[in-house]
Amino acid sequence: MTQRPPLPPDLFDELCPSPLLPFRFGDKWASMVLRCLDDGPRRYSELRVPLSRVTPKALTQSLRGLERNGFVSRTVHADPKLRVEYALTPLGRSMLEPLAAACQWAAEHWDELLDAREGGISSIG
Amino acid sequence: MTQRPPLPPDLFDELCPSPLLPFRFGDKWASMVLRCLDDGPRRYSELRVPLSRVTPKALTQSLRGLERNGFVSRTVHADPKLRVEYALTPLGRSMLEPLAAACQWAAEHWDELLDAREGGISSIG
DNA sequence: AAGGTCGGTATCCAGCTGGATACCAAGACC
DNA sequence: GGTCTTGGTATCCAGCTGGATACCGACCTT
Repeated sequence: MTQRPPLPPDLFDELCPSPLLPFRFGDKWASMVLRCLDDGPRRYSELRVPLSRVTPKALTQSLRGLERNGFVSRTVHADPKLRVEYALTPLGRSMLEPLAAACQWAAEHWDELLDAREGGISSIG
Repeated sequence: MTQRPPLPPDLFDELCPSPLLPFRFGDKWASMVLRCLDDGPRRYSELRVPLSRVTPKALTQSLRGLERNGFVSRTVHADPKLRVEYALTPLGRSMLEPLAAACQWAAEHWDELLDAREGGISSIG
């Protein structure tokens, strides 16, 4: 049932524009978390893999924030053993559309973005 | 030639979702600044009117950031007297589309957003 | 000469963000 | 009994954000 491909080993390795976008959704890592949940629920330890540079505290904070705002649900299964799953809510899923639009815009204007901020990589300022 | 309507007296008076959005573009005030520049160039003192709750320092910071990232241009006219105009660049203008998409999404899901964050109005967490 | 407008700067400071490090209890495994 | 995994929490701290307040020179009007 968990035949889904595992998450990539490190999201930062790919050309992942989200940390460089002039946009921001939620806190620093929220958009990357959403991206990880795109194809189904994931466990905390699964999320830690692609987000290895995010400390557990920061990841927990981000997930709590997303939960508080209704984008993500957190369910605890005690079936055979403890298992905590995070999943997108319908609201969270609907949010992916404008987020994708923003990412596409960024991809289209990537060169201009890099030119403008002459060398200085700063995500939000 | 300056027959454009003046900016509204206070952007915070309208139902302006941007400070409540779970998104953020640039720094705290950037998206509201962009909105003010939508229909043409504006002077610093013009911008101060609708953004009266933004201190001059913060407004300058926001404009400098937008300029640094290529979204806004700053031109000094010394014609008859000193005049500084801020205008959207093509890049900045193109950015309005995904921003508008995000705002429309927020408008459509406004109730859910308010329900989720049970009472707590926090723009980004 | 006095005051207003324009376009900001200077200084200070509280509070939040986010990183590092360490630690923890419950259950599974050896 | 010891260790591993899971899903976190506790504590500390540096640095950034953004707000308040005051001030500034150049120019224009009266």
